[in-house]
Amino acid sequence: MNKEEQVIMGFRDLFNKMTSLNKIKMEDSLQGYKPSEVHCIEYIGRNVDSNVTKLAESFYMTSGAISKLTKKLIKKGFIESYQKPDNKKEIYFRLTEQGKVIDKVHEELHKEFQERDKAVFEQVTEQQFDSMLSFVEKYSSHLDAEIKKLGINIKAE
Amino acid sequence: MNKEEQVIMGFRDLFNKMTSLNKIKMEDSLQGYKPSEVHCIEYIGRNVDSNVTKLAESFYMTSGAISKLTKKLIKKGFIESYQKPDNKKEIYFRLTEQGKVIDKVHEELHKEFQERDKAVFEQVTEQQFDSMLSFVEKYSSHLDAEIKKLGINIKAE
DNA sequence: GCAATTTTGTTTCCTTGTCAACAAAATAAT
DNA sequence: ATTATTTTGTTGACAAGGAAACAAAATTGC
Repeated sequence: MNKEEQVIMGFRDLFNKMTSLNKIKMEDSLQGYKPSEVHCIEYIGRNVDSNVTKLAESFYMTSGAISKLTKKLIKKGFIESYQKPDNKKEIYFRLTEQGKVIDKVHEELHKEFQERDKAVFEQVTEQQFDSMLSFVEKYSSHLDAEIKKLGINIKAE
Repeated sequence: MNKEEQVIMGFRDLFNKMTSLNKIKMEDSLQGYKPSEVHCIEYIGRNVDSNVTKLAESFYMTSGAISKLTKKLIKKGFIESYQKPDNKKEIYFRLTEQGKVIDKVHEELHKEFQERDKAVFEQVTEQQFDSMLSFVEKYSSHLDAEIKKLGINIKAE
């Protein structure tokens, strides 16, 4: 296995591991709240005028899935929808007071995770951070270009 | 947002992006074969004596899910199960000839992805590779330790 | 201004995965 | 040896997400 593969598979495995561990911790602290729900609440809390489309793009999920998820969150009273006077199509979301509480708890948990992993990051130098970040950025924009190409390809076929 | 978060979220977004792009390409080349199926075939092709338990651990999935997945792959004729003379409980999997074909096509596709992303990796120095790999390794074993702790915690409660 | 196209969101059907209960074999404890 | 525990795998009920068909509003093109 070459280094390219090692890096990719290494990070993939790392994230799978982290996700499954954090999920357990999360379900412990935020009992009854699913990771996807909390993730959605977090996004809406941080981005004004969130809507189904933006959430779907950000989460790499279909709008159908987000539509159902937000509907459930409204029913549970964590978010509420609103519209703008000049647009009768787009539907935006904001957190309710109850939603803000969840967001707060989640934020605390997030800090706890950072604290837990602090030791690992302390060993990383400034240069290493910057080189990883530049790698991610380059790779990400490379993929963006590929996705764009594909979009054109699809239409061409 | 601090650098820790930037790295984590950057990589997470990168992988989501890569996964969704590769999924589209994969469904194009390996029409009718789902990523999870191909992933499973790949693992069985690379690991002798694969069984439900090992697959579940490697994929961070439940054994129930793997049990159903492998059952489906057997039905489709891509893998077959076998047992060892001295153990009537464990069930192992190997690829059928048809499965090996899929594995081959997948491997080609994998190379195509590597070719596609070569430009990004060419800009990465040997030192950067090593520092990323050592980061992954440290983080991963740190999480392993945390998971182990949790196992003890669960039993203690 | 009006028809055609695009955007935005919802709903239905289907697949995939989790959870929990279970069975059977292997291993450990006594 | 035989009983208890653990390991391994399966199944059924259920929940989450994707795909496609759809509706309604917004935008574009003429």
